[in-house]
Amino acid sequence: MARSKQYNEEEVIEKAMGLFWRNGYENTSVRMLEKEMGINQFSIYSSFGSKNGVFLECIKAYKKKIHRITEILEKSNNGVAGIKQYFYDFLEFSKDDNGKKGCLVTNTVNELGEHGDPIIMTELKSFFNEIKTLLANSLKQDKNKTQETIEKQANYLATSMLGLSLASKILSGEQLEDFIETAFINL
Amino acid sequence: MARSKQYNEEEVIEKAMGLFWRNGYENTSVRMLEKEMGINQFSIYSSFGSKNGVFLECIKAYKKKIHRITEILEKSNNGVAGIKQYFYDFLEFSKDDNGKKGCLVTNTVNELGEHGDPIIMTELKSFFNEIKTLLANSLKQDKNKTQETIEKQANYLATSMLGLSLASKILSGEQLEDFIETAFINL
DNA sequence: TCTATTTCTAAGCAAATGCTTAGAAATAAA
DNA sequence: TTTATTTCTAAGCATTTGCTTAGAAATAGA
Repeated sequence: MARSKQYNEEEVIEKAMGLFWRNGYENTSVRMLEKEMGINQFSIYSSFGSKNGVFLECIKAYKKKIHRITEILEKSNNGVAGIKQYFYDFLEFSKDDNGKKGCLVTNTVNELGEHGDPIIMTELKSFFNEIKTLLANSLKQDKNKTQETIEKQANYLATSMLGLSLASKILSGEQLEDFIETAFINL
Repeated sequence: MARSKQYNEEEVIEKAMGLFWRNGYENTSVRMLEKEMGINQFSIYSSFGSKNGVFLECIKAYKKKIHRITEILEKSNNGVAGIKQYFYDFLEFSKDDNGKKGCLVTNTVNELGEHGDPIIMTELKSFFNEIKTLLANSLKQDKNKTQETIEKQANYLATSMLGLSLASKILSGEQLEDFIETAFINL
């Protein structure tokens, strides 16, 4: 028995996510969020509690968004080739209109480090581990690899993804291709 | 014919560098710089002009500081082995008392991206290119490599360094070793 | 010792930050 | 239509931000 919200929470979070993705956490103010999300501060706080709350929802939305490409990796059954495809898929995924956004999770880990809100940091680290597990599962498809090799190569690939994410913000497409092609020579 | 400064500019920049390194640019306030550098805001502004000015000096100081390990790579004549040593040297270099600082330049590129002060961004990119050139020069010591291979592998190694820098902030020593050992199988 | 010049302390500035709130506007149910 | 309840607008809160400044303290040269 009352007025209903004039905005869709999922939609405004999608917009907020873009802003955080481009600018980082600290460089995104609540005033900027207001404009981008198209709603008043009151609505932001009543729906999400705090700037941190908005960000947490953005991380969740990001996970859903990137599921489009992690899903492909998850379903692939051609081992290392599937992982390589994931690296290329990520590059396409991280491209903005002006390019160069990297990965929201990686960006945030780098920005906030250990100083960030514990709940957010936990969410970020769990994402990283999910990806690493995904990489390990694809590696396991090669029955010649020992468990030890899989663990080592998963650490290698996970770290390489961090590098790719950061590099995607500053290097050319050609340079990024050099990286991927060389990175997969010996797996 | 006047009073002389009660602080050494090099010394206070060294302290400021540590703060920026740990916290990032935006998460370091002038008040925090005051405390860490042990001098008043007036002194900060009269010596360095602005927060940006302090940071620029910190980048320069960082370049000098890291010269300790880039010098080793520069003087090495055992090709890829020297580069691998550089990767390990970097890990030791980036370790704080509590570990996990990464690379000041990489951290800043990631944080500020294209939004950062142009002078600073230029300085950061020039550093990245210097490292890449250094890597390429070491690769050239292997006379079997073509110019094309060298360019590809330099891009590969430079991107791997970005990954290592970021990973050093969140992964264990063992995992980082996995990365390095696997990364150099490809060369 | 005197004085011109600099450095220092500490208070203060406007603007921006995250967040709150009073009251107007809207609307589902009675 | 009335009313209870919610959402909305817009002003305002204390705090922090980068930076400035007035005046006290120090000191090198006369």
